[in-house]
Amino acid sequence: VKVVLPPRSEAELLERANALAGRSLSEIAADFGQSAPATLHRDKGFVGLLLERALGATAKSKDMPDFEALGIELKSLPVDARGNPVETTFVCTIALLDARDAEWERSRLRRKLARVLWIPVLGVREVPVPQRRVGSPLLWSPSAEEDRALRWDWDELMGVIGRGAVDEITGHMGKVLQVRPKAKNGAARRRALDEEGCRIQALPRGFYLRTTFTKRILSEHYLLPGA
DNA sequence: CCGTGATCATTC
DNA sequence: GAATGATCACGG
Repeated sequence: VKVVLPPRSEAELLERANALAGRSLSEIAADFGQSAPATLHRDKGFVGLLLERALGATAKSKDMPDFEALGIELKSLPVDARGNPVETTFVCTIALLDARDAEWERSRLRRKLARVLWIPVLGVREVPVPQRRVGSPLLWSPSAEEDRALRWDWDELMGVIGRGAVDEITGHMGKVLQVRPKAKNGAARRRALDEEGCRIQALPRGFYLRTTFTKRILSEHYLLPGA
């Protein structure tokens, strides 16, 4: 069974990621003595965790970049046959109690997105998981324009949370970002503040990137096959 | 409990 | 069909 150590450089990471392109999930899983599940119903994180293993990511579930030494975050991105993202992309959870004091420059969202290795993976339900193939990687940092767009939404959404109105937020808000539930289930609760500054229990939330945003990232950096 | 990895399933 | 809100598994 193969063991992949952390990459020592960006070049080495990209080399490994390029070597995955075109391979199926079952082939990659087999390298590690695993088999790909028939469905992701009970294994929603399977693709992301497999790519972490195949590329030597280190941070696991810590609040750190996946490749700690390189400061690079890994994101698998489910796409359709034309290369268009089919799901939003989870970025990070939101510390509801700290929203008032949070600053964009040092925000968790900005740190997470500072440098991302995107790996498109076929993510349509018609194709069995084991047969789904991995696409070409893209090492990305936000352009000045993208950074501004992210900041605009972050400021608005964190502003709402900071003034104690987290429960007024819906997935409709934000042009490139969304705030949506990120929880065990609808009954999960986390400490938050209401508009009077009193402690309340709120549904845990996370930031997600809209598919229109990730689609733009992909299309700006390489032409999509068949598109 | 809170973080990570996300996709599912119902609604629009 | 796309998007929002709900949900699943696992690590520390």
